[in-house]
Amino acid sequence: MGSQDEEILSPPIWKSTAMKELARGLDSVAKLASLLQVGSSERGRQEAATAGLLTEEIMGRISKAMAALESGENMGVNLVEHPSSCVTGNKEGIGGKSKMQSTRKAGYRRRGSPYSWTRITTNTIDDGHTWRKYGQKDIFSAKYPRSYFRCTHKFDQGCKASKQVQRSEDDPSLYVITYFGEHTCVDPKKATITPSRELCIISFESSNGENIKQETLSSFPSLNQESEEEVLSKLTSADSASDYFVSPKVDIKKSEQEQTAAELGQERNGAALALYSSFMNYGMEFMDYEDFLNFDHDLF
DNA sequence: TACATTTGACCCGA
DNA sequence: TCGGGTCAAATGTA
Repeated sequence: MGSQDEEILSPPIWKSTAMKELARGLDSVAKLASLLQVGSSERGRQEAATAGLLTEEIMGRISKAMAALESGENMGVNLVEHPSSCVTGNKEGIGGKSKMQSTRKAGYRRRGSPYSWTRITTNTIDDGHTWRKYGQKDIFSAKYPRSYFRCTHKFDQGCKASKQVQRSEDDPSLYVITYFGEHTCVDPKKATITPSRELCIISFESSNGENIKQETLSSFPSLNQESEEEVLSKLTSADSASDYFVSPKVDIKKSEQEQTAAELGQERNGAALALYSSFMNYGMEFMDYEDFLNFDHDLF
């Protein structure tokens, strides 16, 4: 009740200012990332990959800073447990009411500010999880609608992970994907797939071609990815997915016809960067890139 | 038949 | 009051 409480509850001005600046920074880095994805020469591609890694890291850190500011938490990976969050995952008897009415009130609570992070891609690459779309909204002052996804296992396993996908206004070929929460689910379909295997798939697809890609398709629960991409392709209906496998920071041509050994090495490096990027995106910032290379040495 | 998507309504926080 | 996030019936698809 006292002024102290109010001070705690109402965000100070500096916080909103900081948030604005961070948001601008994030936007600028996103634009920079899109520019860096164009690399024609080998050298250019390698430099773009390195620069992309940096932009990805910057974006990740800005996102974390924003999340920390928002939640008042420290910079660690803290999944904020909202008192009511469990209620949404425990809907009162599905189909137990005729129309949406007041009973919904008890089971609904807007998400506050859980730990979140953003990734920007040119298409919606499979992130290894299965998602179900539960909504789409036209956002005020935004050119493109925002799609809402939750983990397929929200109800059967209580997984709280969700994500929002929105097409970038500046560059419609880019998707801004914001992840919320952490996957606590275990997908039986991919229970045997280890992270290194996922990464392997990325690496192989980028450097070789069809065969490996098929392996990818057989390994992943592709049906959800396909549907998700279809959904996203319909967001504005115009753009078609690129013919490239594009990691958040590295643009790698899928069918490179002539590859020298050096080129192959660079491609692997690019794939390693993409892989590392994935680790970053999943909140595994504890690992440096060098450590990561050592860790996954046999892959590259 | 089971599961995913669409879409309009509902609800909450700012 | 408004904008954004979520719900859930209707609909689509395999």
